[in-house]
Amino acid sequence: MLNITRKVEYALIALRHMQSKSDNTLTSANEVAKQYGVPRELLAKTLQQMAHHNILEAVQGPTGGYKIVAELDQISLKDFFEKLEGPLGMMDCYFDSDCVQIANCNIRVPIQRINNNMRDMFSQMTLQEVTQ
Amino acid sequence: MLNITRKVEYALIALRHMQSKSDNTLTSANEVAKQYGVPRELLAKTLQQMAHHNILEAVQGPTGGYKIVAELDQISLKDFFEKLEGPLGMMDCYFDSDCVQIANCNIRVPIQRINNNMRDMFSQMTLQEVTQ
DNA sequence: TTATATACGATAAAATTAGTCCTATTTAAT
DNA sequence: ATTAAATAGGACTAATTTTATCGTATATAA
Ligand code: FES
Ligand code: FES
Repeated sequence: MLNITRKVEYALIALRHMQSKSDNTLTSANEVAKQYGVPRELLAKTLQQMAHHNILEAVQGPTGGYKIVAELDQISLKDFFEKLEGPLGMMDCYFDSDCVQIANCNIRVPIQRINNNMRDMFSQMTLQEVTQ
Repeated sequence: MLNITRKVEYALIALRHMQSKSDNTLTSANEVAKQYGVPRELLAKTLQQMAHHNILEAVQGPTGGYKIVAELDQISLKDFFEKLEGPLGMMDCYFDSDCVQIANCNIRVPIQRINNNMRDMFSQMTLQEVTQ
């Protein structure tokens, strides 16, 4: 319960790996996949997603790869999670709200309270703290 | 991401419902299932589980049901979640530790840090705060 | 021209979660 | 005694979500 997804896990592995290298060197999906025993395709998609969100920059062609371009201490863990996995919450009733139970539901407000606590917590942690 | 399970959701609905009633009245699974449009069987199992953990007391036979016997302000949300769903963590590597990647994994420590923050947060919230 | 990389949509497989079914037992009410 | 309504709990099925793979296109260095 309350697990992070593989996608986030692979993203963190890759970021951490990149941070341990010099700033201008590129890291390919292959390199990370091989070194950490992670599925290449899925990792690649995740890297692409991070590039799309301007956390990484992608360079195509052979000798290509990715490098970190964002200031990781400016990105909250909450934002990071949401970039990769969408809205962060313990229940979905508050985002799409097509929940049919919403009329006679007695826990919407209390759960929202937990939610806010959790979002606050992840808002206060930065990506840098995790990958450094 | 980081969603709670239906089981926990149903448990909270039931607890909240019970708290709105006088202390000695019993609440049956049927009553809650009907009122909140929740699957009876699954709810029943959840109530049984809470009874097993001495949060509720069960009374058998017709006119039977459940009532709250624990001090809800003495039960942390962390304990509650773990009673219902088992160990609370963003990755399982830290509990069973049969993870084959553990040798060349570069995010075990950082994730554990996030984990601790999350566990701390849920340790500080009580069930009472949520169901009151 | 070739090889190796990113890009990305589509699909398949696996795992988890959610829900149902069935039978047994308890016990109040008739 | 019998019935009906409740808990108890194992086994199973269905649904959903997550995870992984496949296939094809494009970019580009060698
Ligand atoms: S279950 Fe959707 S609002 Fe409570
Ligand atoms: S993936 Fe299991 S220890 Fe990192």
